[in-house]
Amino acid sequence: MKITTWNINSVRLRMPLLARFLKTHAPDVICLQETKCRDAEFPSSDLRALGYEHFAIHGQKGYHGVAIVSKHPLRLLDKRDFCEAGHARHVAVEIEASGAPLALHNFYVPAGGDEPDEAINPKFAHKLGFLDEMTEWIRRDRIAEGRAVLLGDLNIAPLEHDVWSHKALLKVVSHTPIEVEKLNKVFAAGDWIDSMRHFVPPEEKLFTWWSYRAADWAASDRGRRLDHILVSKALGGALAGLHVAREARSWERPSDHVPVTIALNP
DNA sequence: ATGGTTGCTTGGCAA
Repeated sequence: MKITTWNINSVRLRMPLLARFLKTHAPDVICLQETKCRDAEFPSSDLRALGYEHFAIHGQKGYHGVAIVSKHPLRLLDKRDFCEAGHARHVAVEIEASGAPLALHNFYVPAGGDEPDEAINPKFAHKLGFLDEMTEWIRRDRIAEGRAVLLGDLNIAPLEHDVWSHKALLKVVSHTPIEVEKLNKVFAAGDWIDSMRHFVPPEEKLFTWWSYRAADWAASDRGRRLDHILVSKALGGALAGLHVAREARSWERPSDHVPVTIALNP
């Protein structure tokens, strides 16, 4: 069972790239963020033609938007509006995986704006509040009990080697100590396994995002690991592989994020 | 220290 997360940055614009990825890697399920379209505008028929016939879509016009696209039947579990902001940033399903149901939570955590100060930047306050609410919800609703996966664009790079320069990014939104602390609380609330770091040691650089603003993203390689796949303890023994599709960053008109895939054993 | 790009839309936001 292969599960992918990808911040696609407009699913309509990027449909040819999505098709290319699905044909090459053929995950069972792909979780998208920043689809940037209403549910009725989602390219379902293109995806059906590729063998992905099952959908859970939580979209909105122009901004945000998440979706789960699958070869296998899905049962919609939830579309939560964290912080009651009216943003489409979460969708959850149950899916049959290796003979037993698995809960899959797809997140697009707020980016948080430019200024890492709650007092003057409401977007940063929203990001921190969103993370607090995630922590509380994981505990209260026992989200990580049993077979569960929490993934998506969490917009935080928690480890030193999740960014190109720890020192240079300490005051840059996505890597500030307060954000890292809040994300670590999300991790601890479910006792989640960081599946990417299960396969790649923490002293090794690991990125999933490179800014559009770099003159040559590959040469400078100033990336960050903003996308994550967390699995519950019950799935720890099933972790079988990781693939970060770095090549997708060099495709024509790419997303600034690349697909991340984990494989789970039967 | 600053500015750099992209997407959704055509005026600036959000990232």
